[in-house]
Amino acid sequence: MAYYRNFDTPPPDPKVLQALTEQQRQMQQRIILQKPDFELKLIAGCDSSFIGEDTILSAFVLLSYPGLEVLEKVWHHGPVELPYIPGFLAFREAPNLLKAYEKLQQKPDLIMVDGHGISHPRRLGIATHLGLHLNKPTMGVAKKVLVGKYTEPDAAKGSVAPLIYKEEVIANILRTKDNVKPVFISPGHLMDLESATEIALACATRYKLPEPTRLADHYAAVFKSEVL
DNA sequence: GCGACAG
DNA sequence: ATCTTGTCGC
Repeated sequence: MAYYRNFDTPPPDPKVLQALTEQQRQMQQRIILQKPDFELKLIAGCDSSFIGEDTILSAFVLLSYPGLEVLEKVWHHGPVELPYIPGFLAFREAPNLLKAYEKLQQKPDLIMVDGHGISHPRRLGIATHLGLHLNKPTMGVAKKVLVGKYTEPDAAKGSVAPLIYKEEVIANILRTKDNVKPVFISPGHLMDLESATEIALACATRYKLPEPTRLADHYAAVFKSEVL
């Protein structure tokens, strides 16, 4: 398990920024674009469910982007070693998620994880852990706050409000559906907050959860019932 | 000492 | 996460 963290891009010096080309500027602002050939064509979503006390079942769903057609769905289940402790979710769920990930025939360009990315006491949420392990862009989509203060965004779909922790914006609270509780979007690894927010909204169809996460959640439940 | 606390 | 009934609103 990795203990490093990825640092979100610091605000560039406006004076230097102005001397850069448009591409150099984007590279400074968006880590996701540092890889010149990066294109988001395949996006994955993952989620875990539990069978009894000590068995975890994780599911990965692979979707096309921006079409959001389901291309693959895989799962893996095994024993769970640790209890749930806020702030240490990755140690409980990441090992099994990684085993499920290996079963994907095709690998995604980006992974959407249920839980937080850098919006974590040590900037090491489960989405960040997975990104570090796989050296792949990841982002977190959480249903509840872990740390930080915020005010709710407007009631209309697309509204955003910042989640602040120690003077820093660590996530965006995004309304993915009119009059429904918003979700917490944060970068996990190799990407920035703005890109994560845009992608989450682009994946929000008619439900609260963005499609990758919603479908992973759905299939995790389906596979679980098949195992029982 | 008293809350808050991803899944 | 999981256990669970009815209920409010589009």
